[in-house]
Amino acid sequence: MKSTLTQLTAQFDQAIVAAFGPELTGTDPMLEPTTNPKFGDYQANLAMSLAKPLKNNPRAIASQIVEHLDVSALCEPPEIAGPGFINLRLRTDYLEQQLQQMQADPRLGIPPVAQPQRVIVDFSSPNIAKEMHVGHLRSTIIGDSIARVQEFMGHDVLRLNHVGDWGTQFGMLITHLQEACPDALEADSSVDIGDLVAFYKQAKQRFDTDDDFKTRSREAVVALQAGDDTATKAWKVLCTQSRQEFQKIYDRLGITIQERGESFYNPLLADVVKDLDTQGLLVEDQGAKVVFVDGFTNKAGDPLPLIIQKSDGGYNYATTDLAAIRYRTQQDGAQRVLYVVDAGQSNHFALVFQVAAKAGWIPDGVELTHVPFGVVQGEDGKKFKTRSGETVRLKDLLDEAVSRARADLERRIEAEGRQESESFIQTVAETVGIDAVKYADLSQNRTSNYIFSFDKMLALQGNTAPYMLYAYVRVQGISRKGNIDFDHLPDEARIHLEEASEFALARHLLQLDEVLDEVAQDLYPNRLCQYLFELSQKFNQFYDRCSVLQAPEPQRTSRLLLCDLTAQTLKLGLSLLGISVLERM
RNA sequence: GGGCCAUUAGCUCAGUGGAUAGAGCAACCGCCUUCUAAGCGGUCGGUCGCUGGUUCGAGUCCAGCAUGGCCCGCCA
Repeated sequence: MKSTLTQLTAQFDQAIVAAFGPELTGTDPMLEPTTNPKFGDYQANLAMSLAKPLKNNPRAIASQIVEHLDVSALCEPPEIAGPGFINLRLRTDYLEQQLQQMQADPRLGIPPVAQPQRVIVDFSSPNIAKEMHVGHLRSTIIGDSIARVQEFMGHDVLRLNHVGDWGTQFGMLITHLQEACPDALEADSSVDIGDLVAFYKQAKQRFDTDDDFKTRSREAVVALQAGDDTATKAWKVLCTQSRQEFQKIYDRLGITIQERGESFYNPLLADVVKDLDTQGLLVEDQGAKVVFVDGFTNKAGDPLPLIIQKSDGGYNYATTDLAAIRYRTQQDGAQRVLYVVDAGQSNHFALVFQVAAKAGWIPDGVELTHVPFGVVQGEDGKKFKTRSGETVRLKDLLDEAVSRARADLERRIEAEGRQESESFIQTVAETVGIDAVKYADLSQNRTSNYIFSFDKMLALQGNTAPYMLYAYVRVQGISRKGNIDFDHLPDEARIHLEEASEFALARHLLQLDEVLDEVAQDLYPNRLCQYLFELSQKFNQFYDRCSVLQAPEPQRTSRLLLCDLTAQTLKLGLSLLGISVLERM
């Protein structure tokens, strides 16, 4: 299915050339959805911008364009309005025919991209031996959604979990494990070392208070880096246990991701340093090997370096990130690498990308993008914490969302005098709770800080997951009541638009392709949320004004098609946000 | 001291250089013999932080200022 915007753009290009000559080939017609439905469906704003170069008034330019513009297959005759807007209204038969094509297509009329790219989405990235907490929420949810959109567009997506599985903190963890839990290191042991957070805290406390322990920990780091068997075994035990805990969260959130932690790049780090050195970029500064980059200064106003190798010879995360860039572009063949990491690391990525560019490690056409997001804050506007001031564990956060969703559901079941099974309540509460957490996060512009509120995300009204799930459930209610099988509607079924609310719904449905293009390019899932919320609103208005099952034929079938297309669009759109729907709630 | 981000209705937030700046929540008023009212309609609510500039046109771009958040050498 050819998108409406593509077709219109092509027609405008021809008209512009016909009116003003071939030197204007490829001029952007500045087509966009109208700001107000009374202006039609699309407006072209280019006449105003051509006024100066063409030395003519915008309305005259607009009328010259319109004279040469042939959009009669799609639109009513164009109208010129205001200072020189060209307003286009799609023809009813065109709308109907487009909707029909969408409804019959599992991809809803959106073809995969012609040239798929290898896209890496780097997201989530918790630390081994620490539990996933609220700080991992946004990267995990936003990253998953971005990956889903790229996948749907037809790109070849590699989802990478750059877990923190290396570094100096492993010294104390290994030492503590060896001493507190030696059984775990037996040959085929699968001893559960219990609460990893408590374990981490114990190790940290000993490290801070016991000098002998500190010394043994430093030795353990050296042993681990040297590939010592015992240290390696201990490290693996810690990684395995953490991985199992992470997986529980990912399973619950419906997220797939491939682990490729920092340790993966260890063998490649020396080469990074060597290459930078060979190229003359490496400078020794206060005992460390660093690269100075342009445009960054520290507190004292001195040039800010990127530390590649510490004075003790160890590597740090900048080195790992550089090695990852090389591996991802060379071995993985990535053309686009998206780092879904909090905005606090903007500086770091700017430095790393600049060094990679200087070193010639970013091939032509390869795009490295930091996709930043703001911090999660409590309703007081401060950093989101528990009442006792602890970091909120992701598991607890999800549990609370689900239990609140369950309480709401039980209240309503009681109030409505319904009888529902425990398994129904369980499933609905889990889905609504998880969906609400995801949607609340995704529906906001990711770059701003995010004020976390259970009450708001679980609200039954407004721009929330429950509101949208309910719109979907309403369609399913129609099919249940009317015994409708949406997969087997008669071939001769046709969409005929009559009521204003049908037109509004129809026009909105046809904008799906434009929204997805935009989200795939600009990586703002909140635009998709906005689209789906508006779709739900328009569906509810239609539902309110137009009866479906009681309508006479052929109106009844036409409306059934509209309902089905709405449900399919909601389901697809929500799935690209990582949100699952319910048949009943 | 420097850098990045933010500042839009009482609150939480959308807003792609275009026409009269929008939602949701809260408040108030209506609508269930009809496909789930978890819905729909309506009312109220604005110096788009401030001052300049660019532009035919600025919430949007630029500069300065104010306020807030985050970051700034060997943690990641």
